[in-house]
Amino acid sequence: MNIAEQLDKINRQLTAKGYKLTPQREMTLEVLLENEKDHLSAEEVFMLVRQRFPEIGLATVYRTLELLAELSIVQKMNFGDGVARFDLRMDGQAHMHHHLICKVCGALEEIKDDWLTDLEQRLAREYGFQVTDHRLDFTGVYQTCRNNNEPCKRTGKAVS
Amino acid sequence: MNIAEQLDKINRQLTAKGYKLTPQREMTLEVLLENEKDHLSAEEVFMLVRQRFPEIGLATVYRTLELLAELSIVQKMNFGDGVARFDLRMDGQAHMHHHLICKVCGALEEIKDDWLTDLEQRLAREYGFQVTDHRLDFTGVYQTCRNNNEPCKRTGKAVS
DNA sequence: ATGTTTGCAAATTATTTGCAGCAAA
DNA sequence: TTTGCTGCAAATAATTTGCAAACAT
Repeated sequence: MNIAEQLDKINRQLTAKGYKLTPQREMTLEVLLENEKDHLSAEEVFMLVRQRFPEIGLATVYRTLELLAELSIVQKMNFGDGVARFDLRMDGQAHMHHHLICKVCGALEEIKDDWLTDLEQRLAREYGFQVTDHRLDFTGVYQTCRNNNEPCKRTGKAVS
Repeated sequence: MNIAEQLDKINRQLTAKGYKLTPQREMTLEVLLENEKDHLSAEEVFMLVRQRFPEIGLATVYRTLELLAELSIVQKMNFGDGVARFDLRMDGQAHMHHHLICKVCGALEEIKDDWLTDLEQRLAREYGFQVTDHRLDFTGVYQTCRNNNEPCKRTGKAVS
């Protein structure tokens, strides 16, 4: 599914709920679609959208992201660095992908497999809890990073 | 292990790194120990500590929590409500407990089992990634809550 | 003496809100 | 012509920082 098609689909989702796909919203979605791999903060989205739509206001980006999160079109996340990050969530996936966060190089890799179906069934059985979503992040170190044992380029933090 | 013993242990951890267990830090730790089940925000910790040590400043609580997180004595977490929450992490557990977050009643249940050892071995093998920590939260609904289908008492949010 | 820790107040950062104008149904 | 959507500026909320005083080693 290419970007135009995806936009079209989202447009239908919006209209179905009585919202409009304004130029601002469209540009925001384009940025999200083009950077599907990253986990952009509102500020980052803002700066990227601005490049193609300079009149846009930061508040609009926030409002758009909030709306999209409300409709489960994007996923709002928190990695503990004090900024909310946003991720497209295509084909109404019930589940998030997982993350590997390397303490050395700061890399944030995504794992698309869903490893938790068994656990979720167990939760339903043993805890009477019906899972609708989950979040699974691993912190650690890549072997390759452990070798060249230097502090992280981004944060400057030492390997712990 | 009772509270006095735990404090003692933490005291040794602090001294080992050249930090002191000041009265403020001790009171903060007591509050954390007594509320091990909750996930308190800095503000909540502050208000509880204040009851027994009224002179304490909010900044001190923040600094203490940050220090304790640095030393892996507490775990700093984010559940997406815009506040950082803190949890004691006894016996240097390598791993966090997991969470069940009910969308109806807002309950936040802890699951102490570690269900991810298999996955972590797989990550080491297949991705060359050595896990040091992880985070696993499930969002969903308790069966019992689904029945009385009312919005959440805390947040007022409707069941989705 | 030296360096740590504290309380307070001020600063910073991320996010939200009030409001007047504009645009679309 | 009502309602939604926007940009701007101001407000809020959480957290951090500067600083001088108190404390501990």
